[in-house]
Amino acid sequence: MALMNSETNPKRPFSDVIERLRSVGLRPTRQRLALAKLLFEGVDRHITAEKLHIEAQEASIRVSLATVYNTLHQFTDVGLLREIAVDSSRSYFDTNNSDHHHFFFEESGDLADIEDDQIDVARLPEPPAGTHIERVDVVIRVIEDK
Amino acid sequence: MALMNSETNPKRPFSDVIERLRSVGLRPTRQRLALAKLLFEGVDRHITAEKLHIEAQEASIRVSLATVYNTLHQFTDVGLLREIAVDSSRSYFDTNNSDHHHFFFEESGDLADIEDDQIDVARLPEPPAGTHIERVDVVIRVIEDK
DNA sequence: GTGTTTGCAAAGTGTTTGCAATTTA
DNA sequence: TAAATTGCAAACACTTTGCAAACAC
Repeated sequence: MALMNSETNPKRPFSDVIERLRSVGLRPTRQRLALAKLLFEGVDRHITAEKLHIEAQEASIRVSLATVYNTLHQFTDVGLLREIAVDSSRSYFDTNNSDHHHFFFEESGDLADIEDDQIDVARLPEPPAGTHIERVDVVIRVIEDK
Repeated sequence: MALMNSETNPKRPFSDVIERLRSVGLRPTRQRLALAKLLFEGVDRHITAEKLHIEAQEASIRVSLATVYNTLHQFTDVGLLREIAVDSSRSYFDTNNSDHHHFFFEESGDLADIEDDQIDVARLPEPPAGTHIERVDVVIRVIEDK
């Protein structure tokens, strides 16, 4: 069965995903394992709950949309994912949680990473009294040439 | 009547608001005038449709929520407002459409301006082929010290 | 066995839309 | 009076929730 094939990506065998979930205090259930495999195997990605749900169904993984939402939030809470705000109508989740920024394609709604060393954000202002900086997000909004 | 008092802010008398709307091709209706006054008189602000609707009601301005949404989008289309994406569950509109960035207070959902000269965003990466940069948004997310 | 997780359907929230009535030019 | 605008209620898209059944340890 597809679910038991842990050798697709030799860098992250099945047992690693189990360990990864365990280490953040999440039980490695069938649904969480399958979603983690979709999310973390292969290249970094930017995805919405709806899209991940469709991908799961295409991969014959039975999981409800509610569980996809719950799982995305749980993964975000424990730092496996990062939520990105670019579009007020949808939540995007990013499997790359290193320091980086984004191109946002207004027309398609797609995102692309900008590695941290490709941009300089310098001379940050002091955060308002009583607060501290949690994160700095740079979004470069691009549109297609006409 | 409150609506006819154009002298609250001497810098933008009533007739200016009318002209401002006309010049962007929007008929100066009662609703648009009243919302424009709430939005553009006084200091720059960051507001959601829901909040503006409540403000309007508090000011005894009869306007439906649908019209508030329509008006905010029309004002955005003609460049009187800018939409800011910081929270995937709500749309924020900014009456300051000069070049600037934002602090976002995660807990309260409030926004504060960061003037353009208070931050350096340098060495922007090339936009992907076939696209051009429409805007660069920097959001500094802050949380309260514990 | 005990506590956790899941799926479902229902409810919730923010937003948009269709259309008749009203207003503007 | 012709065209634009409004308000209402219904529809919508996305997301969360309550709770019984299924599962993990």
